[in-house]
Amino acid sequence: MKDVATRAGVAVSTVSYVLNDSGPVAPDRRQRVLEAVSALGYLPNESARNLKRRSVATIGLVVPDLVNQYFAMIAEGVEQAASEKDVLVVFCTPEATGDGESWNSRLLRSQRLDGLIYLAGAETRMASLVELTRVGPVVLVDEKLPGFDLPSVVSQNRRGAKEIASHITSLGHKRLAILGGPAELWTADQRLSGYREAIAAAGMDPDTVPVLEGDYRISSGEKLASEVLDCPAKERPTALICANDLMAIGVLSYCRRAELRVPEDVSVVGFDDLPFARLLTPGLTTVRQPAREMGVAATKLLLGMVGGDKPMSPPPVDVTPMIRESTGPAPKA
Amino acid sequence: MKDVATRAGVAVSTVSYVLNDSGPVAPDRRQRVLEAVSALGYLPNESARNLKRRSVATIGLVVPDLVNQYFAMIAEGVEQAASEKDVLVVFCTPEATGDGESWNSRLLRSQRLDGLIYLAGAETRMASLVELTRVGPVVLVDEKLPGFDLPSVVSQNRRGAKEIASHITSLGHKRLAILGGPAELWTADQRLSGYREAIAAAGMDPDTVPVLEGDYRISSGEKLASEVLDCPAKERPTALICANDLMAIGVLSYCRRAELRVPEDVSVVGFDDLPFARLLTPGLTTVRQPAREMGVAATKLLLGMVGGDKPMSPPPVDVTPMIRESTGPAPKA
DNA sequence: GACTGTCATAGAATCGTTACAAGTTCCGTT
DNA sequence: AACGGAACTTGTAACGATTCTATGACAGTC
Repeated sequence: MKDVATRAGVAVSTVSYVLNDSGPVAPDRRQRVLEAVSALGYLPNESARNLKRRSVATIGLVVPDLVNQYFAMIAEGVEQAASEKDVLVVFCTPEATGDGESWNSRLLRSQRLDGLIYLAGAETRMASLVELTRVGPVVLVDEKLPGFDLPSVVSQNRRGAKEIASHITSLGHKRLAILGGPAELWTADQRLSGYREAIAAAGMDPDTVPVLEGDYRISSGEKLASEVLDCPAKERPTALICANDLMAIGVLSYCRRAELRVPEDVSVVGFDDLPFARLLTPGLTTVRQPAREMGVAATKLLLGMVGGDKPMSPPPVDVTPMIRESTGPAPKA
Repeated sequence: MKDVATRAGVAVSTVSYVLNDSGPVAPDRRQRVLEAVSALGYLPNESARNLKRRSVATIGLVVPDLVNQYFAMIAEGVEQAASEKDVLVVFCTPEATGDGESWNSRLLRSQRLDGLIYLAGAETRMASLVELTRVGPVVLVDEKLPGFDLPSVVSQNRRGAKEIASHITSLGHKRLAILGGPAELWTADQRLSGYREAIAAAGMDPDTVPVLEGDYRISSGEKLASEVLDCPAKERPTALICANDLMAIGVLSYCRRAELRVPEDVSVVGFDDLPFARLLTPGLTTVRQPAREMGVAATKLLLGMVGGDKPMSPPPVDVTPMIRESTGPAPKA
């Protein structure tokens, strides 16, 4: 920077003013500075800049795992929104790499990160999140902490769940089973309520429908499917309502092995609409969440908070049922 | 830090020595410093530290898109290896967000990133990579630039391709078609050579086998499948060799719509072994690449280079054919 | 023509660390 | 007893920007 100043015959402060547009500079000098900058190929040292500004133009994205396409899509949305503001996105997958919980708080407190976007997974300790929000700006995606008003971006889980369950009941299914998500997660709770609402609306008693708790992963879908489907055809549920697509995929995988036809023997629905959902055989009936947009919204919210705005969670975003081939009329039996 | 020094009754430099283990400090003073640190909950300001050290303990991961699970797995490996060394990983998806090519070079030159891990995709301009490597440490994953000895981590593409193609020929298939990757990518070239080697080894003339150029995406698999499969059964290829799993998934999706049975009418193989490959119906026969390990290896290589080591690309990693249900004996016809 | 106010500019302090150089203490040699 | 040299400590100068303050120039006003 000194070199630039020398070459342009001005003071370093003038260079800074030009570069940041933070002070009055005469047109001819501004011109000279800009020339010197490009002649020397000068780029400001961001470390020094960060030190003065007390911010690093970098946010963290905490994500249970990236191989889950739902999280990957949110991540892409986050990156997109951040890059528009020249903000970098650091990702950490604490469950995969075993970073402790203090890790994030440390990053925040030691000024390596300006803020955090948090995607909750099965192993998230929600309680520690409250701590985090006291350390720095944190936005929650697709999750909420009942009782605490943390800034968050969520979708209409309950409505989506209700609609997809209505689709099932409207097909005449009477023997149902619900493969729910981790009980401590808000999304799991919301979806469950939605399912039960729809079941009640169809004139059935929700309490007679078994609810099994899964962990949102494929393996748990496979396992729970075996628990609930391994019985005589007469008692077997004709429809399985899964709280997310991964578990539904696990169910499909089990059905293939167990030689149960989908949807002739059993209908299956998921939630999320992963890009692969439509490519499965049969195509998975599910609820689309606009993951990318949620990532964008969360990032805008977070960057606003970093800039000093009051946290203002946007209203839940819309979801859309996607009817495909994994659901069909209840077997006559 | 000044506060810590005051509280411990020592100079700030002593505190620094304790924290970095970079100078001799008497045991009792070290103790006092550590006490003060924890009493005050002090954490060093990383921005200041970065300024002095001229490094940011952060690397960039350039990835065409995260929804591709293969890239996501590599990303997880990168994060894992980086976090072990307290290095952060920033991801940018230039194709998705439209960051220019100069973007990465800027990040490197302005000290926001110490180095870069580059995953090549269909739209990567390989030439600009050579520029990049002159700006700072860059490691290429699953790609090479013929003629330039860039540090890179690759797998045995050719051997894997040869083995999977041998599997096809050994099943008696005579009419084949190859759905290759982008011609300018090294992996695509390698795999193609492998396929042709196997075909020749089976006593057929590789030049009689049609090769269609795809872009490694699902949509191109669907499109090319329609081009090559939409013909009378007698002329139709009985096996499609796809240069990656996504294209193979596209092919399966086309076959479902066209009511072609896999593998009875046509056998399909892919490459990569995405986590979803085994969950498809039928399970996809493919070649497993140890994506996660490749990410780890690339990161270790890069961090070594950042630390001043000579770039030493590791030998190509092993791949394993995964035989599943998407391949079967050639139809008698 | 002196006074005031605005606009440009330069100079210097500052951000929180690290690391060098210089100083202190203390102990073992000769 | 004087000396050399470890073993510690400390003060302070960077690191490369931003920003506050002071100064100078110039125009407008009475």
